[in-house]
Amino acid sequence: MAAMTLLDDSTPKLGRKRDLTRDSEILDATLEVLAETGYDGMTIDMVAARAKAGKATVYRRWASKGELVIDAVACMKSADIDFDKLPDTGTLRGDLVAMIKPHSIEDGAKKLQVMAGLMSLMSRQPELADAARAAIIGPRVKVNGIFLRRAIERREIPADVDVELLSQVGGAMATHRTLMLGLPVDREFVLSIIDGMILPACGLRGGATAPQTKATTTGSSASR
Amino acid sequence: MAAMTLLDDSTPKLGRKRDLTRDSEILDATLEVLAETGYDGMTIDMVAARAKAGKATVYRRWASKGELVIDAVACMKSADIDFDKLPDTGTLRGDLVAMIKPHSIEDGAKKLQVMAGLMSLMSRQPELADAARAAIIGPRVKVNGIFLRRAIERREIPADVDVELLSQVGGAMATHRTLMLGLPVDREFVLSIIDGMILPACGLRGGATAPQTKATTTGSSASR
DNA sequence: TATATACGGTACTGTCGAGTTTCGGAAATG
DNA sequence: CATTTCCGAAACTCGACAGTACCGTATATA
Repeated sequence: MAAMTLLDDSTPKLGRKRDLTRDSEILDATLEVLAETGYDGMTIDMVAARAKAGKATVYRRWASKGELVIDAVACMKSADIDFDKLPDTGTLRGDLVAMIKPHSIEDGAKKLQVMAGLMSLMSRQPELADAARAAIIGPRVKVNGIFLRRAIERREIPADVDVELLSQVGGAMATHRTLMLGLPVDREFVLSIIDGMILPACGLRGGATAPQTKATTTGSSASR
Repeated sequence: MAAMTLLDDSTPKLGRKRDLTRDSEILDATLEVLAETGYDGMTIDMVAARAKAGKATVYRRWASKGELVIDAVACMKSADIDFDKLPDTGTLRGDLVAMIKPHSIEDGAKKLQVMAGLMSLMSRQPELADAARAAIIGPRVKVNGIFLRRAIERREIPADVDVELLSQVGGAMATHRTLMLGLPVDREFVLSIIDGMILPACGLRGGATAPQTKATTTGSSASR
């Protein structure tokens, strides 16, 4: 569960106090190094250097490399989606398109890099896998589920669509493109997912309800 | 590029000959250990022990751990799809369903585990990423593309469907389910992809052409 | 049979990184 | 001012692993 910054009640007085601002700086540095080198490539010295901190300062706050990483991953979820201000445009396509923001795309790319660096470890550390899921893919799936259920309620799409599946396909395709194909996820790609997969699968095709974008730009499959 | 089992023309005679059958045994052992422990967790001693070989025997054939792994990944593609005997049932759904075989599912699961173990390295080693793509995801995408184009030719589905995208969605969802959600990919799941995503996205819904399976069994998304 | 190479196994070397300790100095308390 | 705890930095211990060398044995050529 990672105790993090609980104050010890033993001798809570006397002496210099911990600079709590260093905690988040170290966690951010951890995520950066993690995205760049992966879990095994990451050393505590790298993290400390990136955060301009001493190694002892890191170990004073986290007992081991593993706990530091779990905390860092768990603290990723913050700067993402505001569930109180979700778009509500009246159409499924409108809602989905409204979620495409440069910041989201950029943020998602970095999170996927972190994910890639943890992938092999996640198979053997369920709590790490849980933290990564909760921080990275969970919120996205939740939002898409909300949009789809809304569209069903207003009878824009049939009630028998597989909401569970369709909520995940966007994230799955983006992950696939980034990690497997090594290609960037840009606005055009996300639009092609919406217009070439999600809306058609809901029975919405081209024309008025879902103005089709012309190019698919899935990225040529390179005959290789 | 990995020279593999080229015979050195320097002194090709004299002395005991190499047992060429050990090559594939070592490569198989490499893949097993790779799937179980990931690249960094894997040691040459583990591979040698698994293959009942000496460490020197491994290093006599591959110059380094990295080259061994690249060769092992490149040799994965063999036991998969026979492009000369693809099903041709007359319907898109028939073709897709005919590709679901217990062996394929099991084989795919292992390949994805190998992929997971290499993920962080693939970001920094393009040739490894290429080998993995060619061996694991390439063939699947190719097959789906063939089925979709066939269905277009026989006018079962509209010509403007995004073949590129739809060819990838099956693999992307399976990867997502295995690596991100940690859930098994079984026959039911693959059917739900076909009937809940691919066919609807092609404009084929329920009834005669695509008998809908009742349960979606996407695996509850755990409210977490 | 003599020579040369492959084999499995084991011992060795060298490097690298996790985690610990130490040090001079800075901030907080009394 | 004395004490305590923090800080960054650097030195240190220790175990693990890549890669090499060597052993006794097996198998090939001449």
